Amino acid sequence: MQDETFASHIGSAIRARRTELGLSQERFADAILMHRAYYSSIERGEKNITLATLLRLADGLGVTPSSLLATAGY
Amino acid sequence: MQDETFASHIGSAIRARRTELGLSQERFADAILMHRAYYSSIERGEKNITLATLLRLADGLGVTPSSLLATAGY
DNA sequence: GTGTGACTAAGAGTCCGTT
DNA sequence: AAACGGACTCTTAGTCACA
Repeated sequence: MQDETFASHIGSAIRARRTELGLSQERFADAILMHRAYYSSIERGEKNITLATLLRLADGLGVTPSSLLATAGY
Repeated sequence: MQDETFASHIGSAIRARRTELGLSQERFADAILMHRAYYSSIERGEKNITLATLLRLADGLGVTPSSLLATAGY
């Protein structure tokens, strides 16, 4: 994607929250019915995810999409 | 997209902010280098936009992506 | 437990025009 | 000024095998 830092920051915020919950990528990905490899690429900031995907991730992490963006600095 | 209400709510929040700025769809779309037809579909909640696009829209509207989501109820 | 490359289907995003 | 259509290109969403 064009704005790589943006996706990276979001990915880092997601990863921070997941580890805070004490979950592995695999277990969390399973919980939100997402494939582990795809989820991994999101945390690494390789994907410019859609709002629907952001909502899914935020739900699984137990936070609102807006707070997730806010903690990432946006 | 699958979660139509989500996109609709975001679209409404974007439209509210644009009209608040007194801009037409065309003028605003031009300002952020986006095609008016596509921008129109976003306001109507027909598109599941990516985070990069959300950032672009928020920048043009002079608000943060997180506050845009928050005003939409997410 | 995680990262990566390769792959396909679906949808994001662009561009033209018409109502 | 805004909605809508078709045709098009590029990327996301999703899966798999392997490191």
